[in-house]
Amino acid sequence: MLQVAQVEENFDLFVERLQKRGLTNAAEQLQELISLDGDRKKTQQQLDDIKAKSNQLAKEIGQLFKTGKKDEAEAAKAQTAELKEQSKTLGEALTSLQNQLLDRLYQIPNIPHESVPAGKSEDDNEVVKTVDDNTPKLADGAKPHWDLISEYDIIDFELGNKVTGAGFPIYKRQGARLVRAMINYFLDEAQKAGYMEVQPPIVINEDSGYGTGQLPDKEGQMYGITDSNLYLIPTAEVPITNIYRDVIVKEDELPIKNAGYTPCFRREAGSWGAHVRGLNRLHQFDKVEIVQIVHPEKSYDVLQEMVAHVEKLVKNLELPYRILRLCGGDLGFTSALTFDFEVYSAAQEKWLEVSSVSNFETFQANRLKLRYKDANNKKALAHTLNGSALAVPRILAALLENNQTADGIRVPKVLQPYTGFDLITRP
RNA sequence: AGAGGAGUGGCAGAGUGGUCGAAUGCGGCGGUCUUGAAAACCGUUGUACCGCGAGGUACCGGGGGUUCGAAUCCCUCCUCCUCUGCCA
Repeated sequence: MLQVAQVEENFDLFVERLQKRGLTNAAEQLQELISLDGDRKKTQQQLDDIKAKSNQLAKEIGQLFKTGKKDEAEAAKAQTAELKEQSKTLGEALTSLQNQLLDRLYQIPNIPHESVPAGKSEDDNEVVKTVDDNTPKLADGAKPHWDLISEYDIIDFELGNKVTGAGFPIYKRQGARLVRAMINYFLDEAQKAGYMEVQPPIVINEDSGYGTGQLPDKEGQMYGITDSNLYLIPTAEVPITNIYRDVIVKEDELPIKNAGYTPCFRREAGSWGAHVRGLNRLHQFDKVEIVQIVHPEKSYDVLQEMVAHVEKLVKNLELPYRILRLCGGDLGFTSALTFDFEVYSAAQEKWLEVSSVSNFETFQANRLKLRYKDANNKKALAHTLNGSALAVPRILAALLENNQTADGIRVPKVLQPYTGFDLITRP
């Protein structure tokens, strides 16, 4: 959520940056914010004055009663009625203005970083780096992962359909082992990189949804538990970052680095066709997430550090990959700068997004009221960042396709200590 | 899940309708004393919003209500503790 004071101070810059997202009416939207906030201040001032008068009067009445001047007290009481009426009216006006302001703020996305290219869709993302020396030359008759999955009997989509529904596969045999291996490998790497492992709830309340920005904008993306006002998490970012909601940390406690594994649940409403085939898009999937809370001056260095961490993972998995700088149109609502990682899935000849690493600057921290206190006890909003490290199913898809051989599917070296086998074999 | 109890400043803990943003203790910060430290003593020590400032307003788990006036009374929700039940 933007800070109105910042908007006023950097009006032209913010407008220009928001236009990179394709927000053509950015100027009007920001102007509206400022004028609403102006009204809010004015109304609050008036209300405060009325309340000051009421408080004063109430004190006097108390004194009069104490000293036995009943008649005077009753007379003074009569004066309060009008003040009360005004206070009620102004109070309602203020609440309404505050709500309008919040509504607006909730609807305006984060200001893109200066390096974000303008653009409408994923086609306009900037390819920062492509490392494709691991791209395999597949033999004729190489199969897409969904065919390999049935051939090797490692995931059962039909069973998942039966037990839950489409998009909830059941991993089994070496498939289940491989998923568990990846999770452990990713967590171990995160720990080596200095992240503290946490295992958060996978169900969150409304406040948490607002804190990281899933609510109100993306309500349709989450599964709701409507009888208790809770949601299944779409990513571990939500519970892990919300640990620090309403928290003031000491400056020397930064950076805070947490990592956690959770299943993630996404409704993916309206998804259909080839890109939901097999493991390409699921309603439930496993992911290890890394989260950092840092000093504002350090956040872009940390973003690079996190990108490097993810890059190491895909490299170690021996997958061809590329790194994209997301354009304004593809940038997430809450993010200022995002790098996506895609791995090449050689049989379906597609790049699959497996990680998204973002700097949210103060956008989340402002909603979360997540601040740090410096040596002089000055408080300021911290910066938050997170990244997938990594999402499992698409990595699995690429591994299956790229590593298929006549004898079976080769398991990358780094995972072998975790799987206990180096080849996925037919049943 | 049922019955009972409780939620107050960083922590502990008073306050049951009127100068209460809130006693007191601990902790923190500054100072005196000391070669240094401890002890002792003195002072200071919540957050947010509005205002150039003086200052004002709000906050005693959250929300709503009664009242001229609410930490204090009422309703509701949440959380914690104890007992009973259930369960991995």
